[in-house]
Amino acid sequence: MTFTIKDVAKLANVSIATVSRIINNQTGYSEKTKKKVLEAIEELGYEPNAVARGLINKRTHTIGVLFPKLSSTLVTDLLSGIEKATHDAGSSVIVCHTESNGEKTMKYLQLLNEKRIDGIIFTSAPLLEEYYQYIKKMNVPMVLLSTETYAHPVPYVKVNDRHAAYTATQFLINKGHEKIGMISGNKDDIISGKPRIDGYISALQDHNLPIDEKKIIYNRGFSFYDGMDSLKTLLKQAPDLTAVFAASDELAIGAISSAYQLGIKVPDELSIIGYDNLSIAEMSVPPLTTVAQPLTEMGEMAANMLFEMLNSDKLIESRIMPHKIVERKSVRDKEV
Amino acid sequence: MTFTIKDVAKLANVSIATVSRIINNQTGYSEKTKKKVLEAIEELGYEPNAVARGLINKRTHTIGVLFPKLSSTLVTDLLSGIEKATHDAGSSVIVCHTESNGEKTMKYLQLLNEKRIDGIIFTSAPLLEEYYQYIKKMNVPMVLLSTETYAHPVPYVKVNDRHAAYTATQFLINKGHEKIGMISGNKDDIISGKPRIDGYISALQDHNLPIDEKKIIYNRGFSFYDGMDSLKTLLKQAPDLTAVFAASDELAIGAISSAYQLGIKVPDELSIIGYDNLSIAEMSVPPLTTVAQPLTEMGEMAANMLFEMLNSDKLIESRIMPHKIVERKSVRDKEV
DNA sequence: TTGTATGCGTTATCAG
DNA sequence: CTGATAACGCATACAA
Repeated sequence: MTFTIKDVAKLANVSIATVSRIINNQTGYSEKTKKKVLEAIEELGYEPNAVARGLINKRTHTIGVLFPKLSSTLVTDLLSGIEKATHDAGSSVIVCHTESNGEKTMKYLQLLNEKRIDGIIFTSAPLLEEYYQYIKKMNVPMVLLSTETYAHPVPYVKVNDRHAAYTATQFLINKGHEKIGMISGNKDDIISGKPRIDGYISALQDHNLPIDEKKIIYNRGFSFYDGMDSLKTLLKQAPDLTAVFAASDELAIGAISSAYQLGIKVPDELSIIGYDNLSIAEMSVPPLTTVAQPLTEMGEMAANMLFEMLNSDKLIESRIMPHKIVERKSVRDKEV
Repeated sequence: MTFTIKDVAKLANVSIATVSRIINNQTGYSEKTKKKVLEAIEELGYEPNAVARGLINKRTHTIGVLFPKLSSTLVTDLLSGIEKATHDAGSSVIVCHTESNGEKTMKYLQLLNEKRIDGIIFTSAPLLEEYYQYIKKMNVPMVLLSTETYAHPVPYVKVNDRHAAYTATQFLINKGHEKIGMISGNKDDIISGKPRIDGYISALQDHNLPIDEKKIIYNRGFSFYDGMDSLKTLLKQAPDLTAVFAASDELAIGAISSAYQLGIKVPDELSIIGYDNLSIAEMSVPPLTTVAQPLTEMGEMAANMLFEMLNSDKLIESRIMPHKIVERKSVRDKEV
């Protein structure tokens, strides 16, 4: 049995209006009736119906989060932060797994629209024009997480990929390395592919080190297996490398596995630095030195920004989150 | 601007009742009016309000999923399966991160109740009496995932932990190992702690191998760091071990890291088998042999069971999912 | 085949 | 301080 405000009103001998006032702690009732009503609520175990509330308030206290993939700790860390901030703000999160599929994404957006969610966090994927237009029509705030768009004024939170890649490469250079390769993601990926390559190249240039196409491997994605394959071909093309910057931790760990198979000692013969600082980074052998994104904080930040927009509906600034090197054991000084 | 059924009705020159009938493709209207209405819907870009529907139909097409932690690929794999099946069934999932905290869990349950979700999947944690009672009062179906309860008739989906642990241990035995240690989780954990220990012991007994308390390490949890520490003390207590069964992949990989630090070669000097088959298992060096749980399928199964209960509301049977050994490189024959 | 009217559980606007 | 009552957007019983 589930009770309504009516049942409470009847039991407390007041009108539903009064009950409503008390539930929403507004003004306009005596302490005495308040007590009476509260007791009735307690006795019945009444809990308000958020669906009815949503209908009238036009606020469902639910947000939608779109992920291109779910099975990666990168995503979970983001989700974890989003969920925390969202729950702290008294809302819930609906997860949507788009698989980077346009049709699926549109279906999800439609679903979210029908559910009248309050806002959207769009993560780790390019915001296609089609998506943007649809969300604009939905008329709910949106923030981009771990991605950004140049085409429209949508606030985002991410690290500066170019800068972070620069930092990683520079770290290697500062350790005395000069022959530094890169295992990159997809260079056609404007968000996280190209910028990291650019950062790597910039760092090399700024330190008067030569750029050599043979020292860069381009992959489709950022996966472990890409990393395994990449190291092999990389070393074939440029056998004298002493260090490698991998554009993701998975790529880096794939490279480490490959190195192990090839009998190359990390970091003694080859230094490897990753990107992300996922939980797997500390679990690898040797533990992976990497440039960390504050993923959980990023998730929290994105959610908080969304709620800010929801409550004030003014424009909001994007956030470039700080990255930092987490030094573990996969990089060492180049002996001189 | 967001339109309602009223706007559609007006534009199509029919009553809202007719529009409603057409949207829900019921009978009782001419092809001609149907066309008219559909055109109006198209023109306005009308999309039904699921909140209003939820209020009247008493079905929100939303389910709640409770996780004790979010940041682990174990959880993501489960979630991934749940999300898929749920979306295929036309519903959405709200994720709740309880942190194994009783108070938080109750808060989440209350939230889910207020939101009038259709059902609950409760994962990877003991179902406390308090939770059960509350959910029972909520009067929505629930299924347990990767956990179970003896106290109440709640359907669950999980592997048989005891059996799976037995299989893992037996695998080691069949490879010729006789001195086999175990790095276990929490022995007070009735769901995944104790049963795996029991399975290990059973396998030893059935093969006439001695049980030795010194060969078992008990941990608080199943984490990487627990695994690192455990291997060290384990080898101190029982230096002649040739193989170890770890009760989770994280424990196993922690053990591998430890072995590496100690200069012990895996699998040449020590074989290690894990439990779960997370994505990290294939990424370790050497790749981890482990007993696999079909996590994604388990998630799908749980969701499907929930929808079955929702649609027929008869009792449903629990499922013991099959486990299997995934042989990689961390276990080898004991040389004779 | 179609339309009117009522209710789902709230909130909010009125009077009183 | 309190209570009717009209929305919110939709589904449906009942009339027509």
